[in-house]
Amino acid sequence: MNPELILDPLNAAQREAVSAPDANLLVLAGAGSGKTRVLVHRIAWLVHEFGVMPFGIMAVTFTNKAAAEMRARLEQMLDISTRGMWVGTFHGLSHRFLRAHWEQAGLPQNFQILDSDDQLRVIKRVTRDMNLDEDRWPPKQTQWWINSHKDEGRRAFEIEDHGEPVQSTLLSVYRQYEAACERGGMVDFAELLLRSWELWLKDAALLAHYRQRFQHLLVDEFQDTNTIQYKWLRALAGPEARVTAVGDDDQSIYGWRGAKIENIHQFQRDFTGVRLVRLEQNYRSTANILNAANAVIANNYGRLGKNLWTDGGEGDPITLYAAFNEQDEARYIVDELQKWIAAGHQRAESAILYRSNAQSRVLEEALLRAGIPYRVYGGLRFYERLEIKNALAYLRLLLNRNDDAAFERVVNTPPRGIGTSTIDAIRAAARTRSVPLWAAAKDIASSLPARARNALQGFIDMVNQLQRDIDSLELAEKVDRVLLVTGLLEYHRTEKGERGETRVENLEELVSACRAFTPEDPERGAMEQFLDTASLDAGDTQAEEFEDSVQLMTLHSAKGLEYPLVFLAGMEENLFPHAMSREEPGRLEEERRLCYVGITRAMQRLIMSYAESRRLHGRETMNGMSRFLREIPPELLQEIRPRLQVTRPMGSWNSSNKWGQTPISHGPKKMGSDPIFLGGGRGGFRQEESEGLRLGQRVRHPRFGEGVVIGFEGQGAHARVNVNFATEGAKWLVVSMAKLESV
DNA sequence: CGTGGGCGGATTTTT
DNA sequence: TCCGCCCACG
Repeated sequence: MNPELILDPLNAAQREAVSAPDANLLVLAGAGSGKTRVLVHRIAWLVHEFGVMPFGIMAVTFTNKAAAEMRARLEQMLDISTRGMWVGTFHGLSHRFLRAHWEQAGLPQNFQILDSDDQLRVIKRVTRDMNLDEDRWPPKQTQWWINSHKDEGRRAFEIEDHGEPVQSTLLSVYRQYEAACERGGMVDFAELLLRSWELWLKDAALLAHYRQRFQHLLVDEFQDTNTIQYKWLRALAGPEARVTAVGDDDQSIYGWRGAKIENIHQFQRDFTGVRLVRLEQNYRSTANILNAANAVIANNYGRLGKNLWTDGGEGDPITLYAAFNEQDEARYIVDELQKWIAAGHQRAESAILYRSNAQSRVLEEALLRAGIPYRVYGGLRFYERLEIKNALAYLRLLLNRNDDAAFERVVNTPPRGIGTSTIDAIRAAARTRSVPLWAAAKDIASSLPARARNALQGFIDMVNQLQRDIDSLELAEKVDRVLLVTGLLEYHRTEKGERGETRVENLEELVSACRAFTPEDPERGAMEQFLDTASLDAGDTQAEEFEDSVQLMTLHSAKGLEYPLVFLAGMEENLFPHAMSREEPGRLEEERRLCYVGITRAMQRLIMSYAESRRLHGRETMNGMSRFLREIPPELLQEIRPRLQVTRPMGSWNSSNKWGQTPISHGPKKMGSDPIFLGGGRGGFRQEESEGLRLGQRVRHPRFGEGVVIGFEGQGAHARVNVNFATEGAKWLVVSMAKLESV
C-alpha cells in the first residue's frame, strides 16, 4: 500500500499524528476531529511504514461498538489480514487472556463472567448469610463500594481495617464475596482486569511473552481509563512497547464511575518521550456551535487546552427557547421537529438530549401526540431482560453446576414448588458445608418433606437429563430445547398482557442470535462462548430499529454520536448542572464537560431550551437557566421568546423572586425586543382562553391592567396577541398563558 | 405463587 | 409525581 494513500485524506495535524515516529504518542482529539480515523490510519502506518506485524498490535477501546467499528474500518483499509491483531475492550481482551491462562490465573477452566446484575445477587446473598440488615447495608451500595476498590486495583486483604464499624463490615462482605466468587468459579467485570494484571505481575515469564508480542498498543478514549485499566496498560507496555493514547480531557464524563482524567496527564510522565499532537480542526459542526462549545469549556481549569475550529461557515445561530414549563418545552421541540421534517429532513438526523432519563417522559408524550416516531436509548438491553437472563442462567447452570447466581435465579423459575423455606434450607446447608448451592441441594433433597423433596429432585433430574439430551445438538437447537423442557417458554407465554408476548419474542430472538453466532475458539464449546458474548456484550447492536425516528437519549449516551439537528432540553440549574453535582468544583466541571459533549453533537443546528417552571418529583420548581447558558457568548444565541419581564404562575408568584432571582435579568443580551413572554395559569395552557378575542376588543390583564387588542400572530396554543395597554404600552402576550379577560 | 397497595427514593452507564 | 420494591393477602 502506498503510504501516500494513508496520509492523503488527512489534514496536517492528523498527518502528524499518523506519521509520528514509532514512539509513545498522545493524541488530544477534540470532538469531531477525526479521532477514529487517525487511530485506524495510524495502525495502517505502523504496518506499512514501520513494517509492524498485525500480530504485534493491540488496540483497546471501551465499548464493543467502538471495537467493532475499529475492526471494520481496519479491514476496509488495510490490505492485509487483521487476524492476529488484538482489537477489543479492556474487558474483552482481559477475558481472552484469562481464557488462555486460566490455570496460571487460578481459575477453573469453565469460569463464568458475572454481570452486574448477577454480582448484585451474589452480594445480596452474602449480606443475608452474614445476617446483616439489608436496610443498613444496602447491597447496591456494597456493590458500589467493592467495585470501586477493585477498580482501584485493591483486593480485600490489601485494605486496612481501621476498626471503623462501617468500613469493617463492608470489608468483610468484600471478603465473603470474593470467597463466593472463588467457590462458584465466577469472575466479575473488574475481576477480569484485576486478575490479568495480577497474573502479569506474578508471572514474569508470561508477562515477558506478551510484552514481546505486543510492541504496539493503542488506546482509544484514554480520558475514560480508570486506575486498574491504567495499571493494566502500564504493566503490559513495560519499558519497550510504543503506546498511542487517544483521548480528550474535555470529554471526560465518567469520573463518577472511576475514570481518572489525570491518567491523561500521568501518561506523559510515566511513559518516555511522549509526543503530543492536538487535533483541533472539526469536521462536524458550524462555527457558531464550536464557538459556543469552546466558550463553555473555557471555564474549566487545568485543561490540556484545545480550541476547536472549522473552515466551514458560521451556520445558523444557536436557538435558545425559554419555555414556560416542561410541557411548553416539549411542544416547542415537537414544533421545531415538524418544521425540520417538513423541510425534507430525516427524523433520524435529529436527536433530543437531556441530562437525566426522567426527562424523556414528557418529551415522549409530546412526540406521541404529534405522531412522530421516536426511539429512546438507554432502556434495558437485550441480554439484560428478565426472560433472557433466565434462559442464560439455565445455560450457565448446565455448564457449571457451581454457578450459584444461576442456580438461585432458575431453581424456581418457572415456579415449580420450590419455595423460600426449601431454598433457605439449601442455602444454610451450602453455608455450613462451604459447598455450592447445587451440591447442597443434592445433599439435602432426601431429607426434605415429600413435596419439597419431589420438587427439588425433579429440578435436579431435569437439569441433568437436559444436559444429556442436548449434548449432541447445535447451539440454537440446544437453547430451543432448554426453553421448552424447563418450561420457560410456556411460562412467559402465559404471562398476561402484551408483556408475555414480547418476552416470547425475545426468547425467539435469543434462539436466532444463537443460530447466527459463530464461535471463534475451536477448543471451547459454542455455548460457553455464546455466554461470554452475552455477558461482555450488551447485545444492542442487534435489533436496531428500522423506522426513521427521532433519537432520544441522555447526554452521556450521546457521546461519540452526531446529528444535524440537536436539542438540548432542560438547560436549568439543578437539572443541568445536576443538583447532586453542583457543590463540588470537580463534579461541576464534569457537568460542564458533559455540556461540551452535548453541544458538540450538533452538526448544523442546535436548539437549547429550559423551562421557567418544571414539575419535578411532584413539585413545581423554578430553577432558572443553567449557568452553562450564561457561559455562551450572547451573540451566538438567538432567543426565541426573549422576555423583558417574567411573571410567575399566580399560585407561586411572590415579589421576592420577581426581579433579583429572575434568570433573565442576568441573562444574555436579548436579540430584538418585541414580544413579551408571560407566564400565567398553573401547569399548562388554557386553550379556551384563546378564544373570543378580536381586534379592537378591550381586555384586562392581571398585571398590566386594561388594554385593546391590536394584533394577532400564530394559532392554537401558540397564538399570541398584541395588546396596547393604557399604562404599559403595546405588548405581545401568549394568549394561552396570559390571563386575559374581556372587558 | 402472584398481585396489589403502601412506602421511599428519585443523576449519569459500560463492561 | 411516579416508579420500583417489599410485604401481606388471597
